[in-house]
Parts: sequence; C-alpha cells; structure tokens
Amino acid sequence: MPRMVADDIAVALRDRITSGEWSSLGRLPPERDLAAEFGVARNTVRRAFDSLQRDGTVIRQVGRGTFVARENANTMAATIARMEGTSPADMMEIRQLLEPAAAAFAATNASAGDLDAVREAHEAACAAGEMPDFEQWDAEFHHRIFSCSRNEFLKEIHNLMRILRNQAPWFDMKKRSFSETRRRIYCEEHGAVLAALLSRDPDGARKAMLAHLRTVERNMLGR
Amino acid sequence: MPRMVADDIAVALRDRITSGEWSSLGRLPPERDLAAEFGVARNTVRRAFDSLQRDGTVIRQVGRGTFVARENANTMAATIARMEGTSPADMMEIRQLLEPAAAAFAATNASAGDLDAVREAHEAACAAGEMPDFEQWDAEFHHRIFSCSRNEFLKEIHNLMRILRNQAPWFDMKKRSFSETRRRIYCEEHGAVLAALLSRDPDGARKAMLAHLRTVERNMLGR
DNA sequence: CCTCCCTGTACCAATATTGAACCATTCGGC
DNA sequence: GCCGAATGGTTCAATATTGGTACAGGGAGG
Repeated sequence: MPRMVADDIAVALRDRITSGEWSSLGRLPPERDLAAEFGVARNTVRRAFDSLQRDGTVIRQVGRGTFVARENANTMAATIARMEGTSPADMMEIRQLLEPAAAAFAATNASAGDLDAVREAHEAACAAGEMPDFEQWDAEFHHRIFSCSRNEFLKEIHNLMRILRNQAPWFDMKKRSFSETRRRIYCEEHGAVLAALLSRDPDGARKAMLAHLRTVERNMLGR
Repeated sequence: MPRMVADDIAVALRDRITSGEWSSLGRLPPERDLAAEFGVARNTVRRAFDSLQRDGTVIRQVGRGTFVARENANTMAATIARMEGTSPADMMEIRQLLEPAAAAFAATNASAGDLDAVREAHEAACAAGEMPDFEQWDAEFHHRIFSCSRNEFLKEIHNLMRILRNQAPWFDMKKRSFSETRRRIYCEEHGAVLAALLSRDPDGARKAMLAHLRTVERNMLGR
C-alpha cells in the first residue's frame, strides 16, 4: 500500500480518536507500535500525526507520548464557529478597515479586465430591480474589488465575511434596512468608487469606499 | 473500435468523477493503473486527462497524483482550504493592515487587566531563550493585543492567521529567519508597542506596530 | 504516399515511503 | 540520586511511486 499512505493513516487516526477509541485513556499508542500495526515506517505515522498536531487534534510530548487534545479552542473549526457569532457592529468595523484598503490596492493593481468586471457588476446592480437581485450584484461588486487587489488572502477574508453575512440574522437585517431610496444611494456611491478605480486613484477609492460603508453602517445599525 | 480513443476515455473519466466514484477520496488512480484498466497506452490516458485538466475538472501534480478539483468554491470549508495556500507576502500585507489598527483599538479600548496580560506576554517573550518558546510568547503577545481591541471578529481573524502561520511551510520559514539578534530587536519593538498602549496613545501604538511588522517582513521575506 | 492517432518504451523530475541511526526527555525501579 | 527503558524529535540515504516529456514505430483513412 505505497500510495499517499500518510494521508490515509491521518484519516484513520482521526476517526479512531473521534470515535473515542483511545479518547478515554487520553494517551495514544506509541508511534512505533502504530507503525507496526499499520504496516508502515514510523516516519509515515509521524507525518500523519504532524497533520493532526497542526490542527490541534493531538498533542505530542517527548518521553511521554501522544495525547488527544482536550476540547480545543484553537482549531480552525472552533475559530470558524466563533466567527459565526460575529456581531453586526464588529463586522462593520472590520469592513471599514479592510474594504477601503482593498479599494486602494485595486486602484493600483487591477488590470483593465478586472475593472471591466467591476463595472459590469456595478451596472447590473443599478439595473437590478428587486431586493435579492440587487443584493446579489451588490455583493458581487464588492467581491470583485477584492479580486482586483491581487492579494489572495484578502480576497478570501472577504469571502468569509460574505458567507457570514449571508446567514440568517444578517439576511433579515439587510431586508429590513432595504429601500428604493437607499438602493439608489448605494448605486451612486458605488459609482464614485468605480470612478476612482478607473482613474487609478488609490486615495480617492479608499475615501469613496469608506464613505459608502459609513452609509451602509448608518442604515443597518441606525447610528 | 471508434477513433479518438482519448476523447472516449475523457468522457468516461468525467462521468466517473461527476458520479462521485473518486471524488470522496480526491485522489484518482495513477495514470499507469488507469491505462491498464482501460487497456490502452498511458499516453492515451494522459491525453484524456489533458482535456480534463484544461477545463479545470482535475489537477495534476508530479510525484503526488491526479486530483479532482474542488467544487463548492463558495463553502466555508473551501475558503479555508484556499487560505491555507496563502503566500507569505500576502499574509504580511494583511498583517500590516490589521495589526496596527488592532493596536490602535487596543490603546483606546483595553482594560487595565488586558494590558497587564499583554505586558506579561511581552516579558515572557523577552525572557524566553529558545526559538519555539520565544515563538509561542511572541504570538501570544500579538494575540493579546487583538483581544484588547474589543472586536471579537478581528480577534478571530487573527486567530485564523495564527493557525495558518503554524502550518508547515510557515514554520520552516520562521525557523530559518530566526536569530538571537532579531529576537532582541523584536523585544525592543514589542516594548515600544506596549509603551504606547500603556500611555493610551492609539496613533503611537499604530505606528509602533507598523514599524515592528516592517521589520518582521524584512526578516522573513528578505526585502 | 502522407497524416493522424494510438502504442510501446525509455528516461526525467517531483514527491512519498522506507529503514535506520542517533538525540532529548520522561518515568519508573533500583 | 542514578540508570535504563520508553517515547517523541531529527536527520539521511536509498527506493518506490507518479506525472512530464520525448521518440520511434504501426495501422487506418485519405
């Protein structure tokens, strides 16, 4: 069985841990034993454990052994779970931090094609009549600006925010705060951002985006 | 026996992928095995895969294998998976965006107890002798500043970055760029940040943190 | 004959696994 | 308190697996 064995073993180990097979004892069998049991070299078992250790499933200690981590707060999954409880106020604060910066990056780094895509989303949003349709293109407009920023990580953070904002409590809030007047204002403000991007003005884009987000905040949080 | 065997095999492969036969594992059988199974030469299987690769159905990696490309690009899990490929340069750019802001928030919002915790982490880092120990307290120092910011979402974003930076390629890079001199410089710079926090100076904290991150960037990316 | 596709083969480059040795730490028994 | 066994940490060279590339035929259809 000489194919990507380490990954398979990592999966097997994870299963046996979550199924509680060793969880009661806390301590796992030594690497050498597991290597023998799986019929692979110890290095391979170690590589499997490396990945379990990275995501916090397991803790290793020289001379003592390998242990299943107690309910762990530092795993990716736990972090995401906590993010789902993000308050609208916190979210808006971070948007006002990230989006103006993304707009500034975009003004500098975007290709002509990128900007075309942004304009397309803007025009679609302006043309959209109803709330879900507008909502969709509004989000797309913002996301395409992040795509222009040429920072993949920034883009993924925005993706995360977008997913969070699509969950239940947010959706209600957006629906409540929506109105035809506001839609028109958003379109104008988007237009200002787009204009700054097209004229390659980072500072103008930053300011236009910030102004837009302040409007959004006022509408959603009523400040 | 119709012509264009490669095309037929491409269709067959695509069917088996979309039917989910291998999609659960992610990894497809090696080309040599598939060639044997279909009773054709490996070159033919390769040409079939070429077309699947062109349209993004499949990803190939020398020495590892052929994998079905991830669908569901918009799920949380997929976003996280993409984040794991974040480049050090992109990550540093975002740190320079978020951490100075977090420091400024912290100077405004932290309680006395919060700042005590930051000082504790700072002193532990300065006292730590070896690389993993210092590394641990260094990360803790930064994280406690985010905790002071009173923005839960910001704190969780930093948590995410911290987890990503603990994964393999990053850890190697940090180990390589570590030196006693640099450790001392980091301690001094942390001290400056802490001083600004203690004197409740948001702008000073922002600037001190930015200066520190520029040093880190220089050391890690060699700029 | 020429062209195109498939076959078969050989080798290259990247990655994974193996097997072994040695180190560092912990723990239990003397 | 010391020693030895147990255990994770580290490193290295050798081997195996796998996709990437090139090339020399062979057979079918024009």
